[in-house]
Amino acid sequence: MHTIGSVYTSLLRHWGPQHWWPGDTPFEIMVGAVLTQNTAWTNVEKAIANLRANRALSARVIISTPSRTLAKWLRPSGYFNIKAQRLKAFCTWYLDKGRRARHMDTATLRRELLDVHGIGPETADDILLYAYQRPVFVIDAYTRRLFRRLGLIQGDEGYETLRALFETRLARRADRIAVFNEYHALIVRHAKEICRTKPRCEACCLRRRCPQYGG
DNA sequence: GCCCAGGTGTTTC
DNA sequence: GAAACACATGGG
Repeated sequence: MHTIGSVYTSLLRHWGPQHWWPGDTPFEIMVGAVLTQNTAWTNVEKAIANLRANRALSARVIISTPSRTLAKWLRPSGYFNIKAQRLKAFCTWYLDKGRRARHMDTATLRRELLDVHGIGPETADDILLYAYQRPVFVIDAYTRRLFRRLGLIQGDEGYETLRALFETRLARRADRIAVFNEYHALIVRHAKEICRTKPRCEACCLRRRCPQYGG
């Protein structure tokens, strides 16, 4: 019988610590969180490399760069026009409030992030957990599919419902920030690798459209 | 060519 | 409200 706690133990034993998020600085992690929306990470890496090559891994530079130019750099990450806007909106908030958010309580900081146009619950929680080291559990499409296939959730619950569920189940861990951090990273690692196996295993398949499990 | 990817905002019933 | 749609590149 699986539980949210036992699945974590299994994933950790199988894949080992992931030491997320890929990125050198908190700001780079935040940029990656916006760019990876519904996009393969390999494409995000190319876009971040473009920003770095143009010395644009900075909120000030991003804001002052013409949208056309910024979109050109973001091109490999897809949705480049939209993401150029979203990145600028985020950077405006970051310069205004994000740099001195250390003293802000997590609930307030989360609301602030959600008020930024283009930052939804998952992106906000990526930023909170991986850049600000706050104890929030990130729910993504992989999490829904994995735990639906394991029979632990329905899969169509609202974002906040699932976040509360995972946070409650893991609340008694000694260092829950570290656990939340590793757990989400392990889910992504598992999802990425398990579906690459050939022939594809229907029982553990985490594709969007699985013949056995559906969405 | 088809499917998929670490979502979000807008439009439409 | 929820369902459908737009946004877009690159890899398998």
